[in-house]
Amino acid sequence: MLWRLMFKSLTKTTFSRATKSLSFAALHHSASPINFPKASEAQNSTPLKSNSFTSNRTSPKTNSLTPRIVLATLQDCPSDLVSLSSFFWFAQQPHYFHDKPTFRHMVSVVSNLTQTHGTVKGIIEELQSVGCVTKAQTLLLLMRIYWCGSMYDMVLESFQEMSNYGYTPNTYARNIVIDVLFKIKRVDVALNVLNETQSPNFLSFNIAICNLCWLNDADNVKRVLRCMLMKGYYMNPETYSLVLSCLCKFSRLNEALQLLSMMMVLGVQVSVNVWSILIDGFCKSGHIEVAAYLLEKMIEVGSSPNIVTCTSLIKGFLKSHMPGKAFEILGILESKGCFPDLVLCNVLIDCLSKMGWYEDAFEVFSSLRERKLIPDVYTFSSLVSTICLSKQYVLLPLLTSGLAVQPDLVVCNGLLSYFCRSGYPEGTVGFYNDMIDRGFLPDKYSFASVLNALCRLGRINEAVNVYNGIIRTYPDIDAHIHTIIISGLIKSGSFHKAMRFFRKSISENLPLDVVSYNIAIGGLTRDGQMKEAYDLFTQMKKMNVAPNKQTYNLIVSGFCRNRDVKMFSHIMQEMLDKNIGIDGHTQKLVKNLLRSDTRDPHLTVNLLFELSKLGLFPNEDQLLLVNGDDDVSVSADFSSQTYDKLDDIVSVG
DNA sequence: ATAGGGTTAG
Repeated sequence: MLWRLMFKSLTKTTFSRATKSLSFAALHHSASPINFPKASEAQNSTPLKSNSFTSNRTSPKTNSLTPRIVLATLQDCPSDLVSLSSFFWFAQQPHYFHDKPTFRHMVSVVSNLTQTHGTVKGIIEELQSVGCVTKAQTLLLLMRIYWCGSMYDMVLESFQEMSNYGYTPNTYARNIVIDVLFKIKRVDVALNVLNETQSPNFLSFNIAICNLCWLNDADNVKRVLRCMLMKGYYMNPETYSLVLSCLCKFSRLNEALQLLSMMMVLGVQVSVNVWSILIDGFCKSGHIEVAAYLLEKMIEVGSSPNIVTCTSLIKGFLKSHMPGKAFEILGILESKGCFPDLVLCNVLIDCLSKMGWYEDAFEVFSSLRERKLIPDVYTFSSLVSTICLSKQYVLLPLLTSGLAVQPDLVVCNGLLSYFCRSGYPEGTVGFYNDMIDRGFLPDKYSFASVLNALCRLGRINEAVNVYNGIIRTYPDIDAHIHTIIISGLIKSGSFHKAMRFFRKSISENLPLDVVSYNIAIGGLTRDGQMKEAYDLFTQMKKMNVAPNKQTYNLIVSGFCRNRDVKMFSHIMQEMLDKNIGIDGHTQKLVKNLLRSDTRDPHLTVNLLFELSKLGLFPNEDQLLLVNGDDDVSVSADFSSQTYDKLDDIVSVG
């Protein structure tokens, strides 16, 4: 109902009134702490008004301590210092361990204290002045608070203070330092600390392995793994999963397979989730055949694929244009009495629509109700994308009426793009402002849409201003954003400005990709500036941006239009070498040049000659047959018609 | 109960 309201009318006032009822507001409260009962309300409350708790007082009944009472008490402390010393006191109670929310609360307490007192030593002295005795445990807890708050320099400082106070940091403290050193990318130092740790435990290795996986440092992962095994720590199934998923995440699939072999050789039970991780890894990198092979192997060793395994495979087969296989797996799944869950339905909606099977995607969406599945943000985003791809924009309010999904940033981004694509860029700008008002932190997707909308509205200067603001604030923005501005400038007729902008982007080493270059090259070729276009083409290769089919076709058709047979032939040779075909538009241009009634018969002969040197042979139906892509094919011989045509042309010449 | 599988931009 909320969404129906939203799309009923899109005038500014109704729009914002409608979105207010979207309960966006609730979204911002979801992260706030729930109101816990205060310690004073709880039975056997722990008296903490004074800081004399280190003295011999009546021991409170600690079995009544619960994290929520502790947190409430800490939140209630009159000062940060009291809060911190209370936190230490609680930690000393037998069998009591602080939970994550409490640590998170202490992060703000301790960062205040750090601001006030400057150093860890300063805080310790302050604690001592109120009677809190410094122990190794105190410093370790401080380390853990800083660690929890990602205040890495302070973690290291606390660690240093441990030694200064004459304590020998235990393995736990060293593990934290190892993690922090990895997080600040001091890999060698981290590995040294690990090596010098007297009695490393399972976690020491686990932390190192996990971080190294994140840093894509598989060589060191192997080194640490070997070290771990030598120290007598056998990896547990979780560690195998961890390493495998890290390897798969970075597409190091051969190593993942090696690890699988190792597991099998060592007789480690290969769990369904390990198989799922591997299968998903191969699906994601497009090696569906290996994924299918793994599925066979898995079944062979007596493991049964579950819905997760199947979801990866179904997605993989659909993305590899093998719907038959995908539905086969879906059928097997259903025959086992296992029916699609929400994730699988979301995958189906997404994949089917990307294949152009919009009706089927909509049907999956409609089937959710009878499956008793409640659509979520993924469903919504996929559905918006389906509607955009199918260009059936009117369906959005129809399909989503009564759908009460709490929008997240991705949903909002989907809608931003929906407004623009459906021909309502004003909606994008309005919705964007509304999002910001409601506290959403826009990301690169949001920026992309709003810049695109401003360009389409002809508000190009505004777009450039917003763009400049974005790149000032977010230095690591990707190619999409730059491309939108370049394209916007070209489309608005500011061709030279666009080119200045593009060259400036190159000189500033901004991350331009093949699409950015294609937009610029397209602008230049349409303007007849083939020399400049070719320069950019050379430049992109120098910058290691591989030209794609579109780039080659832009260049080759540009030379064709400029009647530059030599360059045309040169590029065509390159395309043949790379097995890149020419598109319909280029074919048409070549066809025109090959017409016998051309005004320049010599050019035509030249072109035919060049084409024949390349092994390309025109015939009547399809004037150009090229080795390579689907829109062109190979011909081994000159057709007789070609000779006739050549005769015609020569005789005319 | 949990992992493992899902969405958005030029």
